[in-house]
Amino acid sequence: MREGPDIARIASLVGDPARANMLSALMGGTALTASELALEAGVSLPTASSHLGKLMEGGLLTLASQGRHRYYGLAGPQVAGMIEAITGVAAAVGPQRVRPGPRDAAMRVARVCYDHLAGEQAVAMLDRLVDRNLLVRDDKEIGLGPSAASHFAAIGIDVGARPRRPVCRACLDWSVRRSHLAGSLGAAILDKILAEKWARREKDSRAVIFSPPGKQAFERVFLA
Amino acid sequence: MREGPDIARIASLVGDPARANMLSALMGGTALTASELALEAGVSLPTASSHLGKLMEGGLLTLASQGRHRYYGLAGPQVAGMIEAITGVAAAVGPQRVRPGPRDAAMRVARVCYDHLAGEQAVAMLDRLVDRNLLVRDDKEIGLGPSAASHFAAIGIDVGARPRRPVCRACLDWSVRRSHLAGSLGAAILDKILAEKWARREKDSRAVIFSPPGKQAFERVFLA
DNA sequence: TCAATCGTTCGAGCGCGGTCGAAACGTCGT
DNA sequence: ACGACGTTTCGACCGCGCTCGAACGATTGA
Repeated sequence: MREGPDIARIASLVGDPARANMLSALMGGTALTASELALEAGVSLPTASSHLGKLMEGGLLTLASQGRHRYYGLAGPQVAGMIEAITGVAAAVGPQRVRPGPRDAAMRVARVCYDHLAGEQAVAMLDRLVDRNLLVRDDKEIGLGPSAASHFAAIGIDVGARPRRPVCRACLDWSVRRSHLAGSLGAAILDKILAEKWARREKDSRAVIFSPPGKQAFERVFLA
Repeated sequence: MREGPDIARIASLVGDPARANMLSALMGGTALTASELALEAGVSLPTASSHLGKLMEGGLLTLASQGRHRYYGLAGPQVAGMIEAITGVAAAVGPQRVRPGPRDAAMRVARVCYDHLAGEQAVAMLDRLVDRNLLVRDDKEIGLGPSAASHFAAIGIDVGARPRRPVCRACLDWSVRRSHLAGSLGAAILDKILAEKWARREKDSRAVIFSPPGKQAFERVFLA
C-alpha cells in the first residue's frame, strides 16, 4: 500500500467514457456549456451535469458563469498535457482494429491542442522558428530571440500583449513525439491562422484543415 | 460522440486503486512478481492476477516468465511518461489535506523514475551536463557532446554499451516541471549511484536518499 | 409577473466490475 | 515421483457508480 498523489482518483475521472468524451471535446480549447457537452458525450443532461460536478470537484475543470449559460473549460495546460499523454498511449497501444481513417490522418498533420496548433505542421514550425533564432530553447522553457518582437509585430502578433501566462512553452506532441509551441505565442499564431482563414476547423473534431493557398501562406510566413 | 484513441479504456485501467498502486510500484523500474504486486496493492493474489491480466490486455505491461516466477514490468517509456503526467496533475490538484510529508520532500529531491534518476538533483544534473557541453539538447532529443564518450568512460560508464534504446532522452519531471535525463545513459548513471553506494533506495518508495559523503561525491562528478 | 430556457438536485433502477475462497495448473526442489 | 510453492482460473457475492425521468432552482426576456 503506497500513498502519495492520488493518481487513481484522477485517472478514474478520465476513465469513464462519457467524461473522457467531454474532456476530449474540451481539448479543442473552447469552453463549452453543459448541454453541448451532454450532446458530445451522448448522455442526458442530468447525467452530464453529474459528470461535470465530479470533474469540477476533481479540479480538472474551470467554470465561468455567464448569465444562464455555464461554460466549462479545462483547468489548465497541465491537465491538457495529461490528456495528450493518455491519448498517446491509447493511440500507440490500441491500433487494434482501429484503422487510421482519413480524419486521423488530418489530425496527425494539424490539430488544435487546447489553445494552440499541434501536429506535424506545428512541430515543423517550432523547429524552423528555433533555426531562425526567433525562439531559443532551454528545456521545456522557450524564450524569445533578439529579433522576435519586431518580427512577430510585422505579421500582426504582439508578443508582449498577454501578461498572464508564459509567452512560449513547449508541449509534447502525441503523434510526432516531439514538442510544438504552446503558450500565448502559440495561441496567437493559431488565432492568426484561423483569422486569416488559412485553415478551418473540422466540425466536431480537433483537426485543422489548411486550404491550398492557406498552406502556402502559412509556410511562407512560418516555415520559410 | 467522438471516437479516436480510446482514452477512457486506458484511463480506467489506471483508475482502479489496486492497479494504480501496482503501476506506481512499477515506476520504480524493476519488474515485480504477481505476489509482490498483490502485496503492494493490498489485495489478494487472485484479485491481483485479474488486474495484471487486464493491464496486460491493455498493453500497459510486459511479461517476462522465468521459471515459476513471472515478472511484470511497464511496457515502455511512453507508459511511464503517462503515469508521471497523471501523477503531476494529481499532485497539483490534490494538495487537499495531504501535507507534503517527509517522504514527499525526499521524493522531490531525488527519486527513481522507471529506470533513471528524477527530482531536483536529476534536473540540476542535466542542466550541468548540458552547460559543460557533455550533452547537447535538441528538443526532446539529447545528443552526446564531442568529449562525452571519453568523459563518461573515465568514470566507468560506456555510452556505446547498450545498442537497443536511445542513449539519451529527456523526461519531464512532475515535481520540478523541467526535464531530466532518461535513456540508457540516465539508467547507467542511476546504476552507478547505487553501485557506488552514494545513495540508497527508500524501502517501498521511489525515493532515493543520498548519504552525506555520497552526495558530495555525486556533486563532484556530475554537478561540478 | 409570467413563460421559456438552461441547469442542477433527487430518487430509484440496475448492470458492470472488483473481491475473495477454493480448486486446478505448472514449475522447481529433493 | 512426490511435495512445496507460485500463479491462474472458476464461481459466487456484493456494492459502487452510471443512468435517466421528474421535479426544483436560476436567469432572461416580454
